[in-house]
Amino acid sequence: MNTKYNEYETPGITVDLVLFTVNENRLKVMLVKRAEEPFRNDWSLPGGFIKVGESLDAAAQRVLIEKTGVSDVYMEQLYTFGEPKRDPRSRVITVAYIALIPWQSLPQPESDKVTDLTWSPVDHLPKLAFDHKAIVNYAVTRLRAKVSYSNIVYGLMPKQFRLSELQSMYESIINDKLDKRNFRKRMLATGLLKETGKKDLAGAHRPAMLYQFKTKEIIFL
Amino acid sequence: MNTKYNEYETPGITVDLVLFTVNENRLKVMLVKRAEEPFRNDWSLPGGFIKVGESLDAAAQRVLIEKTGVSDVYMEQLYTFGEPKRDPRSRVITVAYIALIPWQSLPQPESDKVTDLTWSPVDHLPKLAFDHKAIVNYAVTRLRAKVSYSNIVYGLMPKQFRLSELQSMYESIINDKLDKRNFRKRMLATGLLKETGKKDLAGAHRPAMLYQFKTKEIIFL
DNA sequence: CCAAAAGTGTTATTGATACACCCATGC
DNA sequence: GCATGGGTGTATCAATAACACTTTTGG
Repeated sequence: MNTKYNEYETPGITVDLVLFTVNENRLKVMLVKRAEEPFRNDWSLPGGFIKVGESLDAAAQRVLIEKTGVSDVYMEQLYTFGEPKRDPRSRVITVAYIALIPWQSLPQPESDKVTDLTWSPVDHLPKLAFDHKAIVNYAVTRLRAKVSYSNIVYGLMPKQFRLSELQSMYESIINDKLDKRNFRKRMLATGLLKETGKKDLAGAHRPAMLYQFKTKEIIFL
Repeated sequence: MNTKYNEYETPGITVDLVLFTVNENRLKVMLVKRAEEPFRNDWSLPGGFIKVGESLDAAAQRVLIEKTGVSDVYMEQLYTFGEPKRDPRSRVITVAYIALIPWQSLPQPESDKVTDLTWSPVDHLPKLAFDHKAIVNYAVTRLRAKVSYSNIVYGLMPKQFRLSELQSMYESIINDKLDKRNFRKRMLATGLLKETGKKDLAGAHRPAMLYQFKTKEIIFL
């Protein structure tokens, strides 16, 4: 208790990203295959050590761009994980972030030979390195909660969309069915949507009105 | 971009505590006077560096005990603050925690000559060291939000209490008045309270039934 | 004209709010 | 007997949930 030597340590600090998208009506997270020990060849969350003079948010932003080529997505700090043994080599504390990206915004969805990157449905995760499974589960819980009391789905939708697509987005995230009429009523009542005037002629049937969000802001309802 | 030297750094990691109590119908946070530079003689949040092999939660717990002598209070991680310049000396990242303690549980409320520790109303903070004012404000926002959708006040109440005391607790935190009949109806409807059968004879008037919480668990309503 | 998704209202239930008087006790 | 906080019920309003048919288009 009196010795000061080695009493404190300066752990490594990383940021890890739980990057969500929705595709094929399933909520998915991005995973990368580890090229090095420990957990070589296991899947893990994209992440990295923070750099000199770099804020945590900036580090998360950098990792995002490195792995996806995309910036300007919704991102928020999730939680900081710091169990002493979470990295078997040395003490590493990680600040986890949630990020949301519309599937349409991703460059080349799952292109030909890229096997060190995948999108896994959150309810069927493979074995993950470190404590990353716990991190993903915590993130999923937070996202599902937040969907129900905010307009956070904004981060997952393309610029313009049909109301049925918006409903499908909610359903994919919470993994449950919603009533169409009540859903539309509720969404339009928020006042956060506006009609674009355009109609989506892509479907083979009656064209749907396209909507967009009035604001990027995340609002608590 | 190719040089690896000094590209990464290993910042210091601290935990800081936003320790809340309610006293004289005001929500207050604990502050300690800094004995050393930087910000010598300014008020700051209680905190400290994490030790070798110590988890973040354990470090927060330790700081709590060091400063108050009390353990076993409600505590949760708040947010991690890591702006590069938040400590003028060197890079220090801090993991902030919220903790709640009933005023009655504190040893010697504001005893004679202790001038390096104080409880400040959250709406009248003195100048604080580092970014601690921002941390407190963030914590207050979170606490006020959480009070309205959970039974988190549990952490601030004594074992037994009158419903009027519980109401007063809510009012002190959110800084607003509540309707007595609706408040009682709502609280009893949660099913989280039970009568103790005892009556509080302390007041000079009609004695009140004493209640207690059925569970320590924090529940989302 | 058929298949498929778009679009649209009403009713019932539940939860939230507003509001005022009598009760039990100590002094 | 009076001052003080303890204790109680009802009516209104708002939000939510349940529920089924018609419309528009492409093929």
